[in-house]
Amino acid sequence: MRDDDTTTPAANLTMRAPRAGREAADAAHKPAPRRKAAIRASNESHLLACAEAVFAERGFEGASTALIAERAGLPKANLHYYFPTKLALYWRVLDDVFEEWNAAADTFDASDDPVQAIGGYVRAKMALSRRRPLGSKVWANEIISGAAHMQDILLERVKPWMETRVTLIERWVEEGLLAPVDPKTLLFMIWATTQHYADFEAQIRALAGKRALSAAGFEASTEEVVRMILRASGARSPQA
Amino acid sequence: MRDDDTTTPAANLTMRAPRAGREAADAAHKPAPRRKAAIRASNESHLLACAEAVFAERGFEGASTALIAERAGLPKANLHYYFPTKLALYWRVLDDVFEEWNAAADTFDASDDPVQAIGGYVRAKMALSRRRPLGSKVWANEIISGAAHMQDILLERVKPWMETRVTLIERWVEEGLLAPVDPKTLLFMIWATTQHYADFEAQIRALAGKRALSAAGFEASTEEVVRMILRASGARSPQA
DNA sequence: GTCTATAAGCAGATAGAC
DNA sequence: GTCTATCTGCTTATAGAC
Repeated sequence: MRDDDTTTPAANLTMRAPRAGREAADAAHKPAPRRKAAIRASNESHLLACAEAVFAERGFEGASTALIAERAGLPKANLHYYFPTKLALYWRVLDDVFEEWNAAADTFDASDDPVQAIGGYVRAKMALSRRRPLGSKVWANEIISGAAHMQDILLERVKPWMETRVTLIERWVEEGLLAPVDPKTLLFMIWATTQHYADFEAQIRALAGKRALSAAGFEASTEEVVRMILRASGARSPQA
Repeated sequence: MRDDDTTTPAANLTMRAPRAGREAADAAHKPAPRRKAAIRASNESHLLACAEAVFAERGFEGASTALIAERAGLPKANLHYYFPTKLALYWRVLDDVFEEWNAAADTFDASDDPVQAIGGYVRAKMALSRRRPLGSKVWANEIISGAAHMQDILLERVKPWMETRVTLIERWVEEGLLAPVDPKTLLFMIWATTQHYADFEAQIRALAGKRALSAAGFEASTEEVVRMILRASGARSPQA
């Protein structure tokens, strides 16, 4: 998923011949360890990308391993060779999505200036909604369904992150750099608004037209969201 | 769903005797038309309520008519007697949810004062998220999945509503009653933030605790969301 | 209007040849 | 590492007795 995504694994099927001639006879069945690892990595990441799309479209229960395998151009049995159960595959997708969320979350601490920190975080979240809307949809689906498979991530990783950011926002409020906002409400508004551009893509397309989701339209929306969030939080830069 | 919701249909099973004695013999199989209509209304609304919960939890593809019927305490065949297909049942649920959205949307026009109009609309949407989170989740699931079953509602009903509201917001901007906001971005932010309290209930519960979703906690969040949206839009009341 | 039984097909997962 | 065939159980929907 991270280093590969849209290429089909068809290439693998015609590239099994090893580099060394003496292994050519049984090469199709016993690829060198190096190549085996490469095939595994390629198929796994491709299956993960296809799974992300299917889970986004149909949710965990609605997704079928047959459809995921079909989109990946592989027999269903191969999917079960790489991922023993549908749930294991789903977990990998969720974990992958979380890692990117985590990277975007770092931008919150990029500055001591709330205008820079909050503005930068909103831009990072909007960029993520643009670049990987399917991942956001899988996350949303999981939460809507009750988040049964994400309690660990929420409690052990997201909650601690949120609590330190709550403290930071409270300090900014005390320093007069923010309006007296409730920190959690502010964070929820940021998440809700930025993820709306990924999760509700279909609604935005129907209501605002394709242009709104073009590169230029999205960039304009991003800056407008940044302005509105900054006004909502009453952020101002500290005096140098 | 509208006039009935949480009562089980068990009452029906023991109340089939008609009021008139002369019909007592075959009453169980041939209830009077009046009673038949009442039974139909009761079972339909109860099935709709259970369907809303299951579609919210598992999406359209993931939901099964067997589970919906089981929750309603009815044999699966009865569900198909009232709703010929799973899709027909789903449409009824979506339409029902839309009708309540529509009612909340009216509050936007309750005043010519943007502070009152926007604040009232946000409060109405928050109240809807609180009162009927499952409906909001079904809507969200449908949009995330591509909104294939909601193009009509979106294009013929939501879009026209939005366009008149965009005009209204633009007028307020011209009159200096709002900051120079992009109207659609403002509406998306309102929808995203208020619906977040329904759709992402499980995440809020995990991150902010049960107290945040108590009656008092929700009321406090509502007023904080109203304040933040009003600041984001730069709304001020017209001079009398 | 209710409900048992069943049809016809799809689900997740596995066996075992290659 | 690949893939066909298959097991078991669940899916939507219907038939037909009551």
